[in-house]
Amino acid sequence: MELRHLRYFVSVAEALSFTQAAKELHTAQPSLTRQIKSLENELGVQLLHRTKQQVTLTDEGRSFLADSKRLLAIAAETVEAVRRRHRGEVRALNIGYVSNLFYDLLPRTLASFRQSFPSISINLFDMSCGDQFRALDEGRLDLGFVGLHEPIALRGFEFRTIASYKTFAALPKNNPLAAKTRVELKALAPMFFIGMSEGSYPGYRSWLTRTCDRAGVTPKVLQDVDLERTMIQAVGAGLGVALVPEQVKKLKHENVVFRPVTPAVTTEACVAWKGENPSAPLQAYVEIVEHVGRSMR
Amino acid sequence: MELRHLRYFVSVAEALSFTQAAKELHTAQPSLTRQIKSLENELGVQLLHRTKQQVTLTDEGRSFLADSKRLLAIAAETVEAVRRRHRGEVRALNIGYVSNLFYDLLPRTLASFRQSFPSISINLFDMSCGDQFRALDEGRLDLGFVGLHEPIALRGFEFRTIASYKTFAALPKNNPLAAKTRVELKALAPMFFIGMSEGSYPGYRSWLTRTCDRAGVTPKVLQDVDLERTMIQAVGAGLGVALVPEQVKKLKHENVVFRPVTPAVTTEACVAWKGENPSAPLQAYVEIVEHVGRSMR
DNA sequence: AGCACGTTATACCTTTGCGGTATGACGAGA
DNA sequence: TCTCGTCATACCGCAAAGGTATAACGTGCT
Repeated sequence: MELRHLRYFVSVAEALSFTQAAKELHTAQPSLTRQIKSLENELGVQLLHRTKQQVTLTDEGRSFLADSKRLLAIAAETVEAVRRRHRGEVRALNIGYVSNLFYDLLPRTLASFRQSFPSISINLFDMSCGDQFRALDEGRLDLGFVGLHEPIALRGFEFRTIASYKTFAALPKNNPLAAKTRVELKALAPMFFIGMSEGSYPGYRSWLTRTCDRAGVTPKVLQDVDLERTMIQAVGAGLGVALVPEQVKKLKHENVVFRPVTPAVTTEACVAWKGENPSAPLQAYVEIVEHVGRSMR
Repeated sequence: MELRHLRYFVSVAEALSFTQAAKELHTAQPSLTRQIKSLENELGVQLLHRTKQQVTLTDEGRSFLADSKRLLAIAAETVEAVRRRHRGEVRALNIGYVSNLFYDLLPRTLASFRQSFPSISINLFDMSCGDQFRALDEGRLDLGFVGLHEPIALRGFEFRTIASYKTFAALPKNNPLAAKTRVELKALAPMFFIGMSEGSYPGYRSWLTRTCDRAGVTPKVLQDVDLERTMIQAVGAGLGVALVPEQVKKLKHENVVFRPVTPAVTTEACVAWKGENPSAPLQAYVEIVEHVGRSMR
């Protein structure tokens, strides 16, 4: 089956006439007859009822018509998209973010950007860091709020540090350390840690190791999870402790408390984009993000 | 551009080798070279970087690859769907409903159906009556909860009456009639009515006219709206009054009161499906709906 | 450096199959 | 019954896809 078959079928099905459709397509009627017949043959399904006098859609034909039109529309959109991308045109910025980490910073940047570029819309996608990396690579995202910069550099993306957050320890309420107002990193040494999986949050593990190393602690990671909320739930269930940036405090859980750690650890958060061909709006947006990030400290 | 081009491109892009891809596709390498070149030509975009030794994707190529795979997947799904439909196989029932009208009846039917047909899943689609008619016609829905039976019969669908609801008048709070516990239809004669548009709720207008006729009233329809909620908001804004089935009472609004009308009017609600080729599960589900509808009175 | 082996590109031939023309078969309406 | 319009069939020409042979070029091994 080729797109040509679909184009022909749509024409015939909408005109309900081979002759009519042939005129519209600037082709000859017998050709249409043959192509549609071969399409039906390949599908093993009759799409049209033909009498000598008129053509009507079968039940299957009607649903296939709808699907075909959709498919052709997507095909056209795909072609247009790759051409636009080639021309470097940007009429929308696709931006990925981790809702639980950037809920505070993101909204402030949007209004500011809209003022400068009112004609360019921003599409937001809530996805994990790992998904964002893949989407950036495939061109489905123009910019990602992806946290730690180590995995970014590793993949050859451009990036900029936009903010740094205090790091907190998430502890089960019944943990002895929860009684204190601050937690010494060293004191966490005997505990088990909950980590984020490499698939969804690349670099978390190595960041955790490095952070603990500075306090001379080697973290024992009990379990990896995919979502921030799952992490907090795991902590709440008493499975272990976790080190998280302060935004995660928003994810309240009855059995989890958050305590600042000593020595204080700050986590840097970055935005990342593809190096090649950075568009002016993207560049401007990054500036805005950086500026807003600074003004929040 | 044909699907063939996309199939070839995907193979080459994933193998990152023309020779390799040619083997997988059981074709000759020069043919691939030519086809891909003609694709790039038509798009006006270079998709691959070729050196004598290796092939790599360009930036545009990467995003086009993702789009192509998606497109091919949709094409395959389209073909499979029409074949399944031809064989009369049903592995899922697609059911449309108007959330504001059938929130009470629908959930009860689902559990019962699941018991009888555990292997058949039900996909629910919240859509207006008008959209449901179109979807039924195109085969995107198997069954629709579409209310009034007059527009159904008009379109040649099969249908069954499943319930009848009392009709209420929706009035602005400051309307003098709102003070009474019941409203005479005749008393509504001087007021303006809010109606549902033909596009989203076919038949509402003629139902309204017929209903009022019986009380010797000719409704003056001020405005048509698309959604139940919009209707209530319009009433709340003092634009007019409306006749609605009792479920709509759930859509509370601070400035709107609902009063039963005299003489009492009942509205019949129907499900509709396409006559041809009714599947056993569909038939069974309709029975269930009818049964549940009866037991609710 | 030179050779073997791999890659993609080019040239040329074969063959498929798409489109075009002519015409047949058939039904509707005058 | 005749005309007109419709879709189907038969046949032809040709564009274009596929196949074979080989060139052009890089890489890596000796």
